[in-house]
Amino acid sequence: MPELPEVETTRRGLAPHVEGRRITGVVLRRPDLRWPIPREVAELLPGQRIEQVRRRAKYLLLDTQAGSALLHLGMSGSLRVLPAATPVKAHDHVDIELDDGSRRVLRFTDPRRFGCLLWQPPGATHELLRDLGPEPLSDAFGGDYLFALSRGRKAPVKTFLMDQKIVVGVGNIYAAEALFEAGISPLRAAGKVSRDRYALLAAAVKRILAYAIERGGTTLRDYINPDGQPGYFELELSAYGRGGEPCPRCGRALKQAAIGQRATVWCPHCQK
DNA sequence: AGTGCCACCTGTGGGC
DNA sequence: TGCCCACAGGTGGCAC
Repeated sequence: MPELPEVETTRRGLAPHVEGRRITGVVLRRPDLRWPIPREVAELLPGQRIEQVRRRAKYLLLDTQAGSALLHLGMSGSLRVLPAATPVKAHDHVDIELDDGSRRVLRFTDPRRFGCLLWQPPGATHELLRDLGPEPLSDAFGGDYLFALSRGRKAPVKTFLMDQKIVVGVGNIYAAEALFEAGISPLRAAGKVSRDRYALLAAAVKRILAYAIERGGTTLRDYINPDGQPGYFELELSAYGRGGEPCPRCGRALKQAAIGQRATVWCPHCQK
């Protein structure tokens, strides 16, 4: 899936095509995503105008006066704006039809169905958004913040960094990249990383996420942005997916192992 | 409270 | 060519 840069790239690609448009209909072909799509989506969205497309963590929100559609792309989800006549393919679960004079639809596709489409009433905050940590690119996130929250934690720093209650948006790819850049072993207990090194890690997270957004996200297998274009960050990944290859810094073999059930790549020589 | 592990589901790529 | 297995960008929920 999409980590934060891919979701943000999706948001940016979508916004100009859907903001200000009125929804003329909602087609639910396969409502059994991670959770059932609630009835409000089909009952309240038609007739509404999409005022704004927002992102919080890896969630997207389509705001209307009646409430907000809350989307998560899971591991394999994508959103695209297409001509209404575009043939429907397998795993095209939802169409949100737009009246913009050119008959287009916002189509939600998700082969694995780990994603979701939920509903947030006006003024409410959905339960799933309630306990999320700060946005990594905001001033609320930084080295001192990580240092403070990590004291006493025995879990590996990589697991800690990927915990959305600590900070949102950092998934398996960017956690590996940020730890590589900061020179921190992903296996190190979160509570044993110094304040100075957390400053390096936070800076690496910010730099890498911002750069990945700028480059249109990372493409692995099937990620595409709403315009149907792949991201371009993959060729620039230093660690993720490069187990056994030479470390870009020291040339020794990168190691690969599972940490918290997720494949992790790092350089045992450069990352301590 | 923190941690580790499983589950959800489909597609793909590698090894045989 | 075909079969089988391992693995994939996430994260809620559970047992300890």
